[in-house]
Amino acid sequence: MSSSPLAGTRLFRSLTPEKREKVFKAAVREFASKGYRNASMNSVVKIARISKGSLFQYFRTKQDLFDGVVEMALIEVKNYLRQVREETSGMPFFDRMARLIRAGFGFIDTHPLLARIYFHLIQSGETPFGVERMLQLHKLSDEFMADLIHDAMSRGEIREDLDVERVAFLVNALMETLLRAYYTEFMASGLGLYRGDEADLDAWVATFLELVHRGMGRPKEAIGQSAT
Amino acid sequence: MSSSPLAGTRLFRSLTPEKREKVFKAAVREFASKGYRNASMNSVVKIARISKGSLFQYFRTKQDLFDGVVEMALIEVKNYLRQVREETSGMPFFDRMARLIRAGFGFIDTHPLLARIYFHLIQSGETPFGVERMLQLHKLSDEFMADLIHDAMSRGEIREDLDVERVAFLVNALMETLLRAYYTEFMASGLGLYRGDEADLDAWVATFLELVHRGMGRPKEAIGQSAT
DNA sequence: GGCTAGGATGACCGCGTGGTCATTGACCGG
DNA sequence: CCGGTCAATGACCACGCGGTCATCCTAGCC
Repeated sequence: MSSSPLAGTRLFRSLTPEKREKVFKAAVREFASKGYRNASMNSVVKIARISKGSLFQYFRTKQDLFDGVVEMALIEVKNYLRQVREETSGMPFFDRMARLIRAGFGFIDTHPLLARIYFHLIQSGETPFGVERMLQLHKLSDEFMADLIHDAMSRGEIREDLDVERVAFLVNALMETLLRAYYTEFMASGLGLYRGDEADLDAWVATFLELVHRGMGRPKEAIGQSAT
Repeated sequence: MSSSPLAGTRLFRSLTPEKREKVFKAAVREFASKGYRNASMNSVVKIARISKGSLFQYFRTKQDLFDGVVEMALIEVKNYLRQVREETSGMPFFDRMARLIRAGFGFIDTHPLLARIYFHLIQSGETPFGVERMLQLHKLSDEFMADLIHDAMSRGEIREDLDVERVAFLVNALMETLLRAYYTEFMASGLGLYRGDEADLDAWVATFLELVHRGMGRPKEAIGQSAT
């Protein structure tokens, strides 16, 4: 989570790491809590305890600052995805999925602000980014999921008659909503997902896997269970 | 889509229906395209071609106006849900689901602005509503889905070992993302969901049903298909 | 000590916001 | 024809925004 060495003006990059960090953290906090448009440079200035003039010498515009913050958040997200992929590379598909969600919860716990920025980014359409950039962002996670599915399919772990791209999109949507509900009070707080304890999270992961693995339909040859 | 008779001040409610409609439509357009915070009363005034003073005599504050618009959008959404429920009441569960999505696409086609407001509302957290109200909104659709699932379960159409509330939440998340991607350019436009033609939409509905019905796992006793 | 280079500073600018209110003028009953 | 009622109006207000810039301050050098 160190401040990116690429962001900001030459002056900003020449600051001591401590000061860079201080300014960057202030920006992250502000954008995470208010989104792009409602975040205020005045507010960043207050949080970082620097003067307004300095901030605008470090980043030419509000959008420059936001770009820097987003760049950093994306690096962190990509790292986390890569790490999960590597750590689970030999595992069965549905175990990988479980680990992926768990890692998502973990990411939110350790980088709550970055998580907020990332999810806000891909969901709100309220950012200063154009359509092209947004599509690219969505592709990042969709293609990650599609890769996992392709892997599993080539290993014969899942059905082969699935449309991989579409299923990847859907499964990804499911995961993203799950993660979002994990840190959002008003989505599923009655169901123990928002700040749920370990048992709750286990139940959610289990239900997710069950749904994605076997679906809701009754097995063709029902074995032990029956209706009314 | 007529302007709600409950919203606004006494003066607003005493206007001719035409004028009420004109003002209300302007507000809907503004809120749909910019969300709550970035919508501007000045803009509404210009669109509706009335004076600013008048608008504030019709609605005391920006939030009052937004409340009125949201109230109307919710009435419309509830109507659509009720209608789908009634029209499909005797049908098999997965057929109902298909119809539900189709109706969702239809709703977006016929009420694109209201759809935007509704989805923005339940997803952004950027509204002036408190947590309680937001939870209530989510419950609206989650419980609707849970009811459908309970129905199906009591008829023996689906597995009985599912956690209904959690599955309802997940399936609902899936549907909402699907609908959102249907009118959002930057989500899945490479996959033919955004403004897709009938064939594309059919494919999406089919994939959705397939995933939710049977899951991704290989059938225990594989019949005709095999890996590599 | 005097000089200079360049980072730090906050008063300031123009603008758009949500919201107000004195004035206007159309309408109506006597 | 008058007086009263009340909706319509837009100039106006305070505020917070992103962004600028003349000024200040200090570290380094001779």
